[in-house]
Amino acid sequence: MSGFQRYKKILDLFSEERSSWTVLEISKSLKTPTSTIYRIVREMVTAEFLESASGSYFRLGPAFIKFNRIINFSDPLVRAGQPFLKKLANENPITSVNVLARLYGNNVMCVADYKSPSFKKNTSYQRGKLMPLIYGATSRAIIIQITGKRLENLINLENFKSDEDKTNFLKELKSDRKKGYCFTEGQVDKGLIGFAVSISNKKLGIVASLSSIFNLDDFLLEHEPIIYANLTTYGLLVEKYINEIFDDIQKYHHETKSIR
Amino acid sequence: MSGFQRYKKILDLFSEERSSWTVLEISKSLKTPTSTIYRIVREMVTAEFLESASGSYFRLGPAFIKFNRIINFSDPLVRAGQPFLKKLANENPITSVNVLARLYGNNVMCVADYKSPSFKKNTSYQRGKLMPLIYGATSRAIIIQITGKRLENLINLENFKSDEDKTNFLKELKSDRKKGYCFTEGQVDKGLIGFAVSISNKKLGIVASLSSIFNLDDFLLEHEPIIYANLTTYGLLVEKYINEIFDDIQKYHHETKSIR
DNA sequence: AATTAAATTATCAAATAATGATAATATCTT
DNA sequence: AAGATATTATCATTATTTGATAATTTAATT
Repeated sequence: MSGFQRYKKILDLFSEERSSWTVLEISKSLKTPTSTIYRIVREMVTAEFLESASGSYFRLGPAFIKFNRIINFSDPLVRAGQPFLKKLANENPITSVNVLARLYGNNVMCVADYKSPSFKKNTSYQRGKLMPLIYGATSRAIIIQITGKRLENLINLENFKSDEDKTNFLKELKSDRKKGYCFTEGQVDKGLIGFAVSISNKKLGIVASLSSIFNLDDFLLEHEPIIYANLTTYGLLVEKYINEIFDDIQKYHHETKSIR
Repeated sequence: MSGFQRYKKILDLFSEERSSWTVLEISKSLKTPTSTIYRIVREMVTAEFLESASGSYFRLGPAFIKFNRIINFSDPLVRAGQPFLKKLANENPITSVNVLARLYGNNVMCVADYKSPSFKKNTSYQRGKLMPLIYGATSRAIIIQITGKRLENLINLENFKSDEDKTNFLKELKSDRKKGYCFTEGQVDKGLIGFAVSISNKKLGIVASLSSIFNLDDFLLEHEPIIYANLTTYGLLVEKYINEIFDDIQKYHHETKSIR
């Protein structure tokens, strides 16, 4: 354990399911002496990346809230896409969850979401949530943008039930890439269906998707064209805004550079 | 520069105003050779705490979104308070911004906020935003909970305009502590007024506040009793829920411990 | 397509920091 | 107030970071 890994390994223990740990537990889990863990934890508490809770437990610290906010106000994808999610929800013919997602390591992460107030079910689509790479339209519209060696590497990390499943997946990937949009049914949450389009910006290295998730029970075939029309329109709008934001950033950096 | 500081110093460069940096810029700013910064930045990119953007710029990475989400779903204060903010907004007699805030290092940080849809002005009260310690009711209701040496240290870090200002502040602090609630006018944003009550939980180490912010123009004296009644009621409710969540956590840890 | 500039990675000896076993305090519990 | 648990301090040993420089890759320009 060295470098940033040393800290990351501790942070990675914290999850929604298990959000507080004692030094002893961390020590056992990482097979590292308590004296070492105490030292590292203390450092991270000072930096507000951890904070001490009651009963000698520690939990994630407020630094994450702070930096998350900065991302919210500055990340081009979030900035460009966030404001459209509500509009998309309002224009969809039935109640929906609308999601901006992007590639995060070997997974897909939701970076913004808007649920219509009338949408009842709890869904897996919430900001910050990691989604499986090979299931759901949200992820599909992202992975169709990846090709060659990179795609191969990503796919090889996944556990398909069978070789047939894998070939099927690759086949669907190919056809969806041609179509330019994706549809899946019940792959992430039972009873839900998803529609998605790709969002990308080469210069900014953005590989993302915009998707709408509906209750299967609400869905009628006649809704389909409207759903696709909405997604395509807003997808293009988001890409346009990303470009504008990119230009702003360029300009800003140019200015601050010439001042010096 | 050693330990976690090494990484933190780089992260601390990133702000809402300046959200992307090149290695060269970081290197100059921290007076550290580029080769060293390249190595550290690479580590943090691997860990997804930074990510490379276009034009050899780097920005904050998605790890913050992920951990922020975990906090959202697990932090007792956020979990307990978040759901009440909307209710509080709906029950307030005039349009409002409602905020949960807590002590963060030597500042106050907003950890959850809900703005009535009809509230027009942009305010400083947004989740993740650091607030000044000595201005605004939101902060006041927090700092009145602090006493003795700790208070002295915090106060000494602040720049008061004059010694008179300082004595006044301390006097107000004392009287607000007695009253149990706070009111300020235009201290953070011009044209806005704030009301706040304290939220605390000793066992969990929570030192926080619940506040409602209004447009001065909307405000009539007859609103005051309702505003205070709402804040007090919801403040107590939040504290009650924090306690319940605390008990849940206790129980959970007890179970997982006995399983082992 | 070739050339040049800029960005990024690799190398390695010297300097510095982390480790972990143990001892010393501090804090909480009963 | 005693006992248990949590946390900090110490320090010789071991391991890692540093930063100047060279090598390589990538992007920009001609």
